[in-house]
Amino acid sequence: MMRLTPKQQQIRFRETQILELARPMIADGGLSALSMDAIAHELQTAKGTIYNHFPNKEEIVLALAVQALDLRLSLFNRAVMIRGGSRQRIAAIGIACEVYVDEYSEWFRAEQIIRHETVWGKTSEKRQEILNTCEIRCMDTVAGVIRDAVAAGDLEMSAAGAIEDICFGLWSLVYGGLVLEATSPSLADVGIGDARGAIRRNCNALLDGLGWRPFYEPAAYAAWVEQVHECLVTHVASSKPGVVALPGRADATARAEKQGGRK
Amino acid sequence: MMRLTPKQQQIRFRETQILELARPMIADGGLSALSMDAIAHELQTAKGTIYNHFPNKEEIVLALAVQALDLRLSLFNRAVMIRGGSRQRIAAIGIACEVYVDEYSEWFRAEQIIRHETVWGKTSEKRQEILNTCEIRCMDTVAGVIRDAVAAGDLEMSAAGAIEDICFGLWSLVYGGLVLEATSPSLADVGIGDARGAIRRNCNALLDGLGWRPFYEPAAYAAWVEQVHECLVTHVASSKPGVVALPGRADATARAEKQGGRK
DNA sequence: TCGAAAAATGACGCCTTGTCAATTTTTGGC
DNA sequence: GCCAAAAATTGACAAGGCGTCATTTTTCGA
Repeated sequence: MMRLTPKQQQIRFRETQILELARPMIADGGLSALSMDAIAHELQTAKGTIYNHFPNKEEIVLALAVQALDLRLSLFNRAVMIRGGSRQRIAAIGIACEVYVDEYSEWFRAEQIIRHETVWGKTSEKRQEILNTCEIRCMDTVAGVIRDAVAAGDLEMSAAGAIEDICFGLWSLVYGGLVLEATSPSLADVGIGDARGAIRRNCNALLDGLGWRPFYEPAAYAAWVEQVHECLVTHVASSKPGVVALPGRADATARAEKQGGRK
Repeated sequence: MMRLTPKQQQIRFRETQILELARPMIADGGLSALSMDAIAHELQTAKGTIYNHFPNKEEIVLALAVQALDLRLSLFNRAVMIRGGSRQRIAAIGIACEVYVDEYSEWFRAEQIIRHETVWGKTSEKRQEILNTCEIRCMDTVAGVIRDAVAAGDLEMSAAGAIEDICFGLWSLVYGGLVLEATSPSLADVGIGDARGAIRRNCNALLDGLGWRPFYEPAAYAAWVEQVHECLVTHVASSKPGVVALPGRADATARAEKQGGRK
């Protein structure tokens, strides 16, 4: 493998900087709050340079969404590694979703925004496929737990529907619940005080309804949530995403030089 | 109530025209595709006149979202009026959601878009409250069916959680599923061919898991879907929303029927 | 060291939204 | 029917954003 020249390192580093600057903009203002001019200004570079990295704003959102799915997948994989029965392992994935939304809320926003024909349609197929691959891998992780449950005899697949059906159901319930929690103007007004608790209880009811044993037991479940939550939050703290190491001091000098050399 | 002068009628009519023009724009391009200039041009008026009706683009989306919830509520109310057991009636609401998304997809988009802090934050409190009221009424319709089920002995409320919990669970599952169906780049790639069917099966599993009797029976359920679907589609065809008659007198009856509480 | 290739630049064209002073239309009292 | 006040309309304008591209600067391999 080729070593990176200083220039290439600089370019790579700038790419992470662009994404880091764009992330909060998108998170609290949507696509329209992502200003290419602002990023260029912040990075003390010309706008054209930013367009050298990403052909348009949408592509930046997609790049962030790919990061998002990577982070989620990492949490999923960690969650299913925790020792426990099949029912506990599927619950762990649900908890991973919660941790994901809480700890990586800015990435979650990017993931939501990329889900729009308008945005999606302006992005490159190349990166689209990367995202799809990530999504499939997330699904596969969930599907693996379901298959294990069937193999262990905790779940029968007769009338319940295909494995993908169950994945989709859990996905819908959790995703829908979290989106509603995050975006519904007045959940409290309609009587939902504890959205997270409601999502968890409903997930368990769904699993019960599918005949996934052992059935829901609040006390044992609460203890498991506690345990998994702690484990995952620790995992998050240790992985520190987005903070990419500086490419060494070469960058500082280059920057200082550039300051003087501007027209 | 005061009679409207011709001028006032003209203004009111223009308001419906603005919304009708805005609806498809928003539906297939999001907020950024809603062009005030285009609307003004299409209506052959000056842009300032449009701003006389709505202080900004976001307010137009909110107005459409209010229409959306009105339409949904109308479908919900129709659905629960169909004679049947509690389990059938709750299923009817689910079917109403499907019909809503299919028949009023443009409104559904507006409803999704208003769910963003950026958009919501720029709208007037007055209209926000109207929307909240509509949302609460929708929830109340669902909650009513649940209460009926408890009263009829089809459902026990012990460990299952509060009525609002169940509402929220169904809402999340259906909303999440429909949003994923509408916006997930490649559901087929992850193995979900029939999203609608998956949503239905999962809803039934959830209800089973809550202990809501009688339990899921595919054949009987399929027949019920057929029946309710037909009834609701007929209802949609007869109510012809969005096509507001010219401010003549013919409109009065339709409007009186549909308007529960505007102003 | 040199010349070709890669990267950076920033002014430019074209688009948007929302404002506001000036103008036209409507209304209501007589 | 008439007129003044109020309401509605108008469209030029300011502010700002995206994406382009001809030109300039930098990098890199031979």
